[in-house]
Amino acid sequence: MSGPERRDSGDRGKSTAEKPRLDRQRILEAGAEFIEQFGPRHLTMRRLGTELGVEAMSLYRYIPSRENLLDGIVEVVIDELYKDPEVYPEPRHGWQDYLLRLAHGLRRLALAHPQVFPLIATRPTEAPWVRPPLRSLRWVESFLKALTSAGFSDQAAVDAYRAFSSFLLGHLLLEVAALGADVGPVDDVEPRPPRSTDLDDYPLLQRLQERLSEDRSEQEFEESLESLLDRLETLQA
Amino acid sequence: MSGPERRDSGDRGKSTAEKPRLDRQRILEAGAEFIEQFGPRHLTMRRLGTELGVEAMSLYRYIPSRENLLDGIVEVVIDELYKDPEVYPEPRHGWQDYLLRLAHGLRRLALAHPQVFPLIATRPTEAPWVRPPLRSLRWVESFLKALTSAGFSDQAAVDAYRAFSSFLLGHLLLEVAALGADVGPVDDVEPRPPRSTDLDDYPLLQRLQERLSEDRSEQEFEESLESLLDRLETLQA
DNA sequence: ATGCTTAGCTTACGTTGTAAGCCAATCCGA
DNA sequence: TCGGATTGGCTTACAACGTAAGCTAAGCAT
Repeated sequence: MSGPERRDSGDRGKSTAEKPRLDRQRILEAGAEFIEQFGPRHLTMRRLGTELGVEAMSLYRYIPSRENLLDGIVEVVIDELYKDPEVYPEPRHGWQDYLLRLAHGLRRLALAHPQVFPLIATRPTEAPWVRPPLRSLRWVESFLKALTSAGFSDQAAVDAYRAFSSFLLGHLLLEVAALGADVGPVDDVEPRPPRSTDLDDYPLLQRLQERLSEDRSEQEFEESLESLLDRLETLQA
Repeated sequence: MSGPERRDSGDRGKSTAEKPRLDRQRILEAGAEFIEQFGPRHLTMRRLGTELGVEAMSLYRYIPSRENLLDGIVEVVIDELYKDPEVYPEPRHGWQDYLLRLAHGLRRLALAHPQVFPLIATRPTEAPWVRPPLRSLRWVESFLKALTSAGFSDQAAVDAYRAFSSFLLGHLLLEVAALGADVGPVDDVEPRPPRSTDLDDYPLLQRLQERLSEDRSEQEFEESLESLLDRLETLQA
């Protein structure tokens, strides 16, 4: 601990100008990965630092605060929606097809990132009228364009956006929570011991416990989605 | 700061054996109130202590940890549902009436406690198959009983419970978030400056911004609820 | 050589949750 | 009446957190 050498500097030889080891994107990606592994509660600046082979304070050159870090992580993850080839940013086969693809894309996203999704769902958005989980301006614009140009009135398009948002939020949040994700973003929590609850006073729960534990997310999602689309149809011009 | 007097002890005279100043219930209620005022993020053991005129560590005689404190607060708040005279724990005028009352009761609860509701929505439940926001065993039992005795099959009742849960969760979470509640329980956040977003690239958002900012929660809630009940009707025997 | 910029490190501070132990007041059986 | 046990809140202490401030080595342009 006394020698003058600053770091063993990894690569041998001269020092092939290996550019900044850190940049915002790398940090955000590492953060997303970390959260996916350990849950948002365990993401601390120091731990993320060591994950990246760096001291905590080094992160602050690229990221102004932990809050901003979480925002960035959320952004990085939802941006994946653009890379999903099944989801078109513009409708191609009618608005129903567009909404179906969008919904399924978001569901894939949620299932691929169960620990990050609660953050997507619960972090403040960049404007009060932007609602999770479709929380990027680009997608909201895209959504509204799809509907209005399909004959929805302005009001109907807005209503549809809200109905769509709350449907997805409710369904996906519960679905990832059932996967055991830490759903409490600010204050999230450990998996929680199953606590062999005393069901003696609850005969129906006892009888239905097995059914209640079954996973029918897929069907439920499809059915609710279809029913929502049916309902939205009545809003059309 | 040297005198031997331990506390100015409030009340004059002897000290009318004013029993424990603290008890679990009192702490939980103070916690709920505190959160409603300042948001969950700002609830710390020390602050809650001073709020109660007591040192932080004193709380630990009644509450094992902060996590447990939050759980307790959630419990206290949802228990208010029992005090709502509009909501009957047993159906009285058919299952539709029961579900309507339940839904409206939960909505009133959410609107009365916008800062606590995100906790209700996102904190782990006591069994994996118990879903927020209807997260007490008693209510789940009551719900299932109402439906099965109205002719729903076991499976249909369970499906209904889930559909009902995700509907309420999505709607109410977005509604309280729009009220400016800290929706991030684990990591929640300051109100966030509206950030005068550049909408130059988003013509529709620009045109619809006013409509998007309008509050139509009431109607949306009613419409979605009705549509859900219509859908559930098809599940009946 | 000189000085500026870059990128990560060191140190330090105030705040957090909570473990451990202290101590006054009360209660209880003798 | 007493003297231990119990109760209920306090004090102290610690490790971990987010982050402000400043440092320093390396690379750059002059």
